[in-house]
Amino acid sequence: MVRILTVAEHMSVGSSLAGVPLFSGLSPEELRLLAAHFVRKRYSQGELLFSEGDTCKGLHIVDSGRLRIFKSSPSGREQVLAVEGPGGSVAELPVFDGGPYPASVSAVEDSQVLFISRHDLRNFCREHPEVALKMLAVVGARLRRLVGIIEELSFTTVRQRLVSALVRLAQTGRRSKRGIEFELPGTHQEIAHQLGTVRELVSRNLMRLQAEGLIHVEARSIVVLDLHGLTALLESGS
Amino acid sequence: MVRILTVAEHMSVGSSLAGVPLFSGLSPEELRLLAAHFVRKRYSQGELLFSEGDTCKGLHIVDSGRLRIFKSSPSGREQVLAVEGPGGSVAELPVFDGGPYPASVSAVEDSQVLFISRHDLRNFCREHPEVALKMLAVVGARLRRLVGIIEELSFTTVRQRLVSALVRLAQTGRRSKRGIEFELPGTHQEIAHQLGTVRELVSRNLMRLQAEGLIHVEARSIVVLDLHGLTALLESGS
DNA sequence: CCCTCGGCGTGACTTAAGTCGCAGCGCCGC
DNA sequence: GCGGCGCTGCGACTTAAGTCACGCCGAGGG
Repeated sequence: MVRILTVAEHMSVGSSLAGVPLFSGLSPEELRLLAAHFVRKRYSQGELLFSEGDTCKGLHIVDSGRLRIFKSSPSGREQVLAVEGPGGSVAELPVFDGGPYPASVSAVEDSQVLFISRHDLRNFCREHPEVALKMLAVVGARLRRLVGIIEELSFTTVRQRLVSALVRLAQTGRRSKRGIEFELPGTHQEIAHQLGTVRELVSRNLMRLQAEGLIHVEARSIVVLDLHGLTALLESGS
Repeated sequence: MVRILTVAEHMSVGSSLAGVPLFSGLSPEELRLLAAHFVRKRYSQGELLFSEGDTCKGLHIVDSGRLRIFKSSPSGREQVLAVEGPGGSVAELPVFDGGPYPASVSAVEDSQVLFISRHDLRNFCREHPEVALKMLAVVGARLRRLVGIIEELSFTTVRQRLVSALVRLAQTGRRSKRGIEFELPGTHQEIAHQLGTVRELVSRNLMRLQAEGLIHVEARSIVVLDLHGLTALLESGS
């Protein structure tokens, strides 16, 4: 899986990195220097990059595809902490504090990932202190999202979490004459993992929302018929 | 509440700061310099330091007493994210990223807190980059704890969370002929908030553990009769 | 002293959440 | 075409969680 990069690939790595929040603001020369330390890795759908508790080897940056960061319970349940698309990074924290990974990461779809070893990244940070600050910002954003997850888990029902996910998806959907259309970004099982629940509840709640005339479900494509009605469910305790 | 510090107080602030993870490793002179920027504040039990969503004014460090960081829901439920004792700091993150506080903070008991403004702290960090790195470590530790809370909330029952809290408390308890004794660190209500549940369930579960012969409850003092039995409940799904 | 009030124990009830089992369906490979 | 397999829908059921209402008690204040 680990390969030597060709010159052409180094250039493409550099341009990929340009879009990463962690390294935005670096000059083209700096990016080129940095890119030399990266290795491109490929993972196929469902493949595990590493498991919770493993010792941290380095930082991963998503080039294409999507990675999910998740915890899993002994009984097979999973809770997704974040899904990172292109430009997202994974494991910023353990790279820095040297501890083990706090969660596992796997590929949602076939993905290409840029990898840099802990050692190389730390050296680079020493010479470019701004990167360390960016790190703090990225970790901070993650912390805020985790607080959001905790809030949802302890204050809201599965139904509300599902609605809130639908509303979020609707924002990137396309409007048609019937309403706002979009595709579910995975199986019911995967959505259940993201909401911290089980498949059946996702299915049931989707059907229920359809019965209430708020959405229309057809396989994996959703049409939001009454966005206003949906958001109303979030405010009121129902 | 904000007061000018006397010279004697500055010295005591300096010695208080010496024990704070964020500033460990600074020389006595540096500490003295830093202490000059601090203001001592006092809060009485239950008092609110700030609310979720407020814009961040600066960093708080616990000198004496205990602070709780929590989220609260519109319906009055609360979820405690962390309780910080002496040496602990609060709001490291928003100081740095400039965003609003992600949660509220109040005093569990009468507390004394050392406060430094965002501005002064950032300046100090610029001159002492090690402090920024410490910051990353502290934020990192918080992130790991949040992941732990998420794990507990989505995988475990209230009963298990309570047991796990009891086991944790037992580690700092004293042993007697009957077992390990300690006091509950607050009312049932407060414990419920920390576990993300309601008063009644704490009460009931304590009684149930007593009925099962694992603990003995007498007002707020707990005697763990069978620590082994308790930890067994954590492993097996019951 | 009595009265209030906060904290606690408890029973009865409602409901969200999760489990189990099964059947239909579409897709892919053989 | 046919047999599997993954994804889905759904009914019946169990159980954890939360709500409501009450009564009790001990501490503290008028």
